[in-house]
Amino acid sequence: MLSKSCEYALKSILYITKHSQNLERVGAKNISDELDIPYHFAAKLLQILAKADIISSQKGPNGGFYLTADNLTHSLADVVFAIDGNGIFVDCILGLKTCSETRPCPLHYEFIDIKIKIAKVFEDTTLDQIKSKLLSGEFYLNNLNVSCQYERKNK
Amino acid sequence: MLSKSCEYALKSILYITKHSQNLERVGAKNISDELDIPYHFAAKLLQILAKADIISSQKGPNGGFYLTADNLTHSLADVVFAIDGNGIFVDCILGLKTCSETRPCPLHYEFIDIKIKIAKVFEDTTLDQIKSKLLSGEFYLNNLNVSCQYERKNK
DNA sequence: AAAATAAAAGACCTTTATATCTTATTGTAA
DNA sequence: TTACAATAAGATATAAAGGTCTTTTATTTT
Repeated sequence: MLSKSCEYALKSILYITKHSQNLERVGAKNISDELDIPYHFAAKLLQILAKADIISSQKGPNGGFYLTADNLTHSLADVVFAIDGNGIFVDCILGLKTCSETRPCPLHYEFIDIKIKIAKVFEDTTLDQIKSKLLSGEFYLNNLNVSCQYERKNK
Repeated sequence: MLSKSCEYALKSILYITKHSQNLERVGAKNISDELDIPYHFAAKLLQILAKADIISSQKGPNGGFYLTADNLTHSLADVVFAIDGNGIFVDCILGLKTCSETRPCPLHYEFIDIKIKIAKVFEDTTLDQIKSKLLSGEFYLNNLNVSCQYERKNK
């Protein structure tokens, strides 16, 4: 559905959103540890999001990633678009380049609805909206029991 | 959304369905040419579908792939499952292994609906049902103008 | 019935894309 | 001026996609 990059980017930005009280900063290391994302992979994705002005960053001691009031107006669709492009919203389910209303594949009309619905979820969800949801404690961004698996942690 | 393998497998079986009049046989070469799928890739996928009893095959001269009355009762979900597994129907959009009703991710409830709808389309579409749709000539399985692109053809 | 042939089945290899890791640089705050 | 943390380029590993070749099986044809 989404690439691993995009899953990681969404989880990362949601984690930052959850910790975005009065411009608090979150380090890539912190995100990587908490969400079980390879450190340098997370760092690269956060760079892309920062360059696209979807999140803000600050170098140096006590630096990290954070969200301004403006950043909080972005939707999750902006994140998906920055990492994976618009393929998930528009591509033919059978991968046909020239599939369209005038030359539809046998599943074209069935999937128009589904793709619109997927786009709607991402577009209608702004970071600001999702913030309280995250602070309620009823929703989770990581797997249960990760510490019980004897996996090597990145430095 | 779907892997390339799965896209190819679906297009292939739909092509066979379209040509499944009185047990007519279609060769892998034919499928590969018509749908622009690498020959040996198509052959491999057709093998998997034949082993799973989703399609039928016949070796030797005038052999090829075809559909019995029983084969025609299969749904597209059977094809997706045989090639990609059930991930598209059940996996968490953020890739969380332990995402569930009791430990939902922030997008869990939004995507339950979407995943059910996707499953419904594939499960509700049997080959038998889609056959007349394909024979109507209003739906297409390949791209327009492929012959205009100067691409190398497989032998 | 035997030989020739057509087409699927299967093992294995190469290429390409995605994901992950290494190392170095730059900017900022204390 | 030192330590911290983002930025950046590039290398390596892993997985997906695509390709080559051989074997098996069944149907023709002689």
